[in-house]
Amino acid sequence: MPDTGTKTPRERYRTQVRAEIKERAWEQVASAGASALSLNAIAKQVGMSGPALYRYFAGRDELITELIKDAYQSLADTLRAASAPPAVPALAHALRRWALDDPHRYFLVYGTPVPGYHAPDDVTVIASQIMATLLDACAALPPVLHLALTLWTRLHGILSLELAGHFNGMGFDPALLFAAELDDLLPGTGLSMKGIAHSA
Amino acid sequence: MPDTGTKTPRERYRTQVRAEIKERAWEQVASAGASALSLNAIAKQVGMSGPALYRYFAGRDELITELIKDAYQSLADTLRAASAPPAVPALAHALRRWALDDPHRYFLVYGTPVPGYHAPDDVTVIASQIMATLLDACAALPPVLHLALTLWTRLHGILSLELAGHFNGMGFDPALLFAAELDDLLPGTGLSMKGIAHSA
DNA sequence: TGTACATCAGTGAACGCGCGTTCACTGATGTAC
DNA sequence: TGTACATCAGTGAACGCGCGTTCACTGATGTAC
Repeated sequence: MPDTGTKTPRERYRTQVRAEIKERAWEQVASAGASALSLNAIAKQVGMSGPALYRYFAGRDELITELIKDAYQSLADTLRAASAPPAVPALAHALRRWALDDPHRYFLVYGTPVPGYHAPDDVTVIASQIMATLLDACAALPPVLHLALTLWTRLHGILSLELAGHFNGMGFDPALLFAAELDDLLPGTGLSMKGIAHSA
Repeated sequence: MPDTGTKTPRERYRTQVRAEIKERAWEQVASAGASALSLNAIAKQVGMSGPALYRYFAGRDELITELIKDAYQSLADTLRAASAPPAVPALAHALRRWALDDPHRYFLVYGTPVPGYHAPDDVTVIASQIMATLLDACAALPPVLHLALTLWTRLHGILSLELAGHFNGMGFDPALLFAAELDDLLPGTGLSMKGIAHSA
């Protein structure tokens, strides 16, 4: 009967290995996308052989689900932290920073949906948390819902095209486009410049 | 020495089979995405066995490249046709219609980039044709480049989120959001309503 | 403290699968005389 | 018109690959007395 609060050495080891597996999984996602994620390859990197992973994850699907959930949660936390107190420009630049930090992680959340994959309920819950943060940030400016939605779609439009490389060779700085959209949404507040300074 | 203009029966047959292969390939892309495209499965659907496909395509990569090129070309043609004479709302609604008609085709062009895949030059050429059409449509309204870019990113933002199902269960019509963005970009022209009527 | 047992992380072999691709070959279609 | 040859679409077997996953097993770590 172990102390529920204290962790046994085995439990600590377990969570540590689990974390390392996920870390290697992220590296694979970052370099080749989620669909190329291979259990055997991960196992090799972690230094153990294939079947051992099944001590830590029920299978490939559970691992991917875990990554997606982590990505959502990370985004939700990042936005909430950046937007406390609620502030649209800070939120927007936190979003951009988060996207640029790891493009594949962004695509895991907002990219082309994986065929045949259905998000579990947890993810839906977190997704609405993100939306709630968005709404909070826009709360000062009516009509709230429409503004929040517009903010979301406009920023995503730029980010997804930027991350996918569709602006390459077009001779302009995507950051300026991003800033211009923010300015357009919040005319005259001057807040967007503050946001840019933040991200520099 | 065959007439260069007239096609021999064999040539006609060849192009016909090639077309059918591509058709089946599109069905696969539409149902499971590009990364799930399988030569053997296509061959089975066409009614011949795997290796036979190599009479028509050098390999899987060439087939995918062909599909991507076709998608780009189809979009370029659609936009050019819709925007003659140049008109932003018509172009926008043609884009939306084209996207909704076949979401996976849209994702093939603007979705998460396929890891390790590099677009051939042809595609880059067509991509700039699309951009040119966009610029034409915006030509009447300075500053042209910025408006065209903004149009592009805003519409893509809505479309990609809509197609990926991120608006599901949020209780509003994406078409209205789309129309609102158009209205915002072209204030007071009243043209966007015309565009909506077009797409209805 | 030491001994007996239970737990569980990790291994290695194996299964079945579908993939892209090659190769030697058959058989039908087209061409030349 | 018929005969001899060339072209080429399509087949079936095979190769090698890596995948996810299962299974019986070893060996170390932890627990109970």
